[in-house]
Amino acid sequence: MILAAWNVNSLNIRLPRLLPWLETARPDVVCLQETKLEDVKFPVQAIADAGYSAHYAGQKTYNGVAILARRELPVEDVRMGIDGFADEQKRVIAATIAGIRVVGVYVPNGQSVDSDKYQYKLAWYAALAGMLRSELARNPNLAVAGDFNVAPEDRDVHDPAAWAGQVLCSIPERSAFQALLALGLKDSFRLFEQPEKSFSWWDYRMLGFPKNHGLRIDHVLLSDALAARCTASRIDRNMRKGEKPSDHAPVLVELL
DNA sequence: ATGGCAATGTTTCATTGA
Repeated sequence: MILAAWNVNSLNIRLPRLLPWLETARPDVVCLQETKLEDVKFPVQAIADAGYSAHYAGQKTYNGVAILARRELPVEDVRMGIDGFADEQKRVIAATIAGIRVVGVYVPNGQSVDSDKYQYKLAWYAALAGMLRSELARNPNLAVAGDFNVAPEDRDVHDPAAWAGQVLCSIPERSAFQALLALGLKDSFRLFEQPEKSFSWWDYRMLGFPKNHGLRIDHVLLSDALAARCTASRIDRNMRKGEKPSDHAPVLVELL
């Protein structure tokens, strides 16, 4: 089974990239972030025609998450948001698919370390940790996939000196990310040997992609039970090429 | 030293993203 996560930066604009990718990558489950669509505008039919069911929680302009699953897979216990954490922003969707609890997340960006949005990001991370603790207690087969807006280590940053202390790389954010791992989750990417300078996001500006000036901020975290079943974890950086790419590449894991 | 792109709605600029 292949599980993927992709920040599409507008599902509307990215549908012509998503549909062919579903055909070639053939993921079984896909968590999408930044759909930027109200639910009434979700392209249910196009995705059904591609062979996938869709569950989604969206809003106009910002945020928005979805879980796609191959049509033959049962999708159960779909839930949106974080229990007990009031939030207008659509950033979390969870579903149980073929016995795996999948949580799709779009973590707040934080804007800059002196911003109110940064404080919201840290509070949000704490709430997510609370949710994942109880999810893990309920189902040991847990995968958390999406845009975490944190580069966990310096090797996940093209220029660690320039980014030191900046949003996405600051110590409190990295600690918040580590707190998720401390619940009993693994960063699937680091279960395997990987190419140097592997990133999942590149700025549209300043020739970010051609110069490989990127960050690895999109992740698939796996519980120990799932990590034991994981045979590969990779970033599909080819999707950052071509016509109208998202600024994020999809991340994928293969599970036995 | 700085900005440089893309998407959206508030649309011919402002805001956000990362």
